[in-house]
Amino acid sequence: MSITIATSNVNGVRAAARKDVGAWVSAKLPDVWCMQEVRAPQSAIDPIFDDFADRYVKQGKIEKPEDLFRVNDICEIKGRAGVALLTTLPVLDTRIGLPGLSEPVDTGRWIEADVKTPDGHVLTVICIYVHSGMADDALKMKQKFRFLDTMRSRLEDLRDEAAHGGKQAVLCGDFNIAHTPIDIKNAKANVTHAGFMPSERAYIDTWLDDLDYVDVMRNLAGDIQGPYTWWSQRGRAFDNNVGWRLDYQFATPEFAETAQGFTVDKASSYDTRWSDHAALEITYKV
Amino acid sequence: MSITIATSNVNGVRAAARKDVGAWVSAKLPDVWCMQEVRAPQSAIDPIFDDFADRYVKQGKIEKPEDLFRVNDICEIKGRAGVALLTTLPVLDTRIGLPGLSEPVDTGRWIEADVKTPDGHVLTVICIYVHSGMADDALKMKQKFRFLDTMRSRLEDLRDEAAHGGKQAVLCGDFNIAHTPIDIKNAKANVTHAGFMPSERAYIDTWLDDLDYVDVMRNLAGDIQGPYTWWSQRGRAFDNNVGWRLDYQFATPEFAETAQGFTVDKASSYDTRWSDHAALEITYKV
DNA sequence: CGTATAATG
DNA sequence: CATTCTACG
Repeated sequence: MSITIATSNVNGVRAAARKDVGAWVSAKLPDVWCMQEVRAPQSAIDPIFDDFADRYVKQGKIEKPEDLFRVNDICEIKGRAGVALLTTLPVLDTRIGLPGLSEPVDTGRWIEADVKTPDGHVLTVICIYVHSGMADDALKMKQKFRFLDTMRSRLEDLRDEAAHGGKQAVLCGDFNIAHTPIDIKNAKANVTHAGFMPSERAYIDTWLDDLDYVDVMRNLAGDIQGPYTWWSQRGRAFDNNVGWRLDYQFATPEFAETAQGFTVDKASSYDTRWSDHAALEITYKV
Repeated sequence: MSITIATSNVNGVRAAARKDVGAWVSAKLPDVWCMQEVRAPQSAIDPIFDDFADRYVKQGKIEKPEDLFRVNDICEIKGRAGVALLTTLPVLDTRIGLPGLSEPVDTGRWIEADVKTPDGHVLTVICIYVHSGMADDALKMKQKFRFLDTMRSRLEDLRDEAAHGGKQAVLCGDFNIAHTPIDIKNAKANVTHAGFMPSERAYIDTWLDDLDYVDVMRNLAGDIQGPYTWWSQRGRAFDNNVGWRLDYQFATPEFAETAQGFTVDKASSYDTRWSDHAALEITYKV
């Protein structure tokens, strides 16, 4: 059996809905879908997710709308951030928020769900939206680094649990950091820009080198340039593929081993581009 | 000879341009056009007015774009108010601002232009945008009444000059007051709403009764219900003709005498509705 | 450049 | 309910 886990920054789920993200849903029907930048109140989210569930039913993926489990975390600052996790898998537990942070600016950025995979194992899926940061805004960079620092201890705990025969984990989301020069079109020009500063890139190094997480897509693709998952809306960045890889799935080693293949959905986003990010879908054998 | 003077609240000249106000311009080519709620900086206004001038040339109304005289008054509060006056007639003088008021909230609401009519007389055309007001906002109502109070002395001066054989005057604009029950669909329900409160309506009474201005359109149309010049964007107000008459041309008696006919352009605004107000065009024999 | 909110009308 | 502005990304 295999499952597909998708992660996508939707850049406003209402705007995405207007741009027919529904067609993408009907085509992909991911078993787990982690969504970032929902940027909507619950009253706007509910009918949109209802539509998504209807599509799962219509395509025969589930029997009834309630079989699509939904959980979302709304940012306390209206119109900002916001994450959601939708899954057709049985959900054993959910946890909202990054432990250790509770300020408004840190809300709407972290959901954990323990799901049961077809082979009977429990997998912790985490939907993450890291602060974007701005190089010339000290407060924003401080918030980003504090978030990344706080993440560290949670990732350690998850790693420890996985290493000792417990739940495996997969971290899905928009981390707002391009890891290495192959993860960004114009590395040299961007070393001083938020998202590619050495101090930020070092966090991903530690996740991989110290905590043994695997950058699943990179492992599958090898050391090629790209693929990117985000293109600025300014100028012709998308058309010229002037992109960044900001969206990842980092998995504990045992789960990472089961990865079969991936899609970075630039093609589908070409047809009806419903976000400035492309979705990253990875299929796992479970 | 006759000239047509048009007044229209464009509700954002950029939005109006997107909705093809240009087609209306090409069809109407008013000799004088008073515009309210331009709501744009000069850099945005210029290319749009360039396009208008090109249309006057293309239709053979003028020889070269510069023959369309333009003057505009931008509100000091960005994106608010803003009035403009365009004319193919020779302009002898322009005066910006309502004398006696200079606070930011009172800017972008008053332009006077002395134009030479084909018969050789000088006519003062004033483009006016009165504060909208809000019944439950004391400050906004105070600003509206202060503006109306200040208008009074300027209107007196103009009246005196016209009465003593000097320049005639015509006041064109959005006065944000419906005068009498025939100027509003639902009079009873609106006596407590800004725009139809007795205290506001009394100002128009004094202009007509004490200062001898003529409500030119009403004089031509007689005591019929309507026509209205503004419909709320909420609900089906426009389709159900639940409107208000807020846009007027008030003229000194001698000039008012020359009025030949009028159009309240609800029909044209039906085709491609480019504002929540309809244009009021009046033809004068001069 | 595009998605949001907030103020205004 | 549409048009702006500002904040954010």
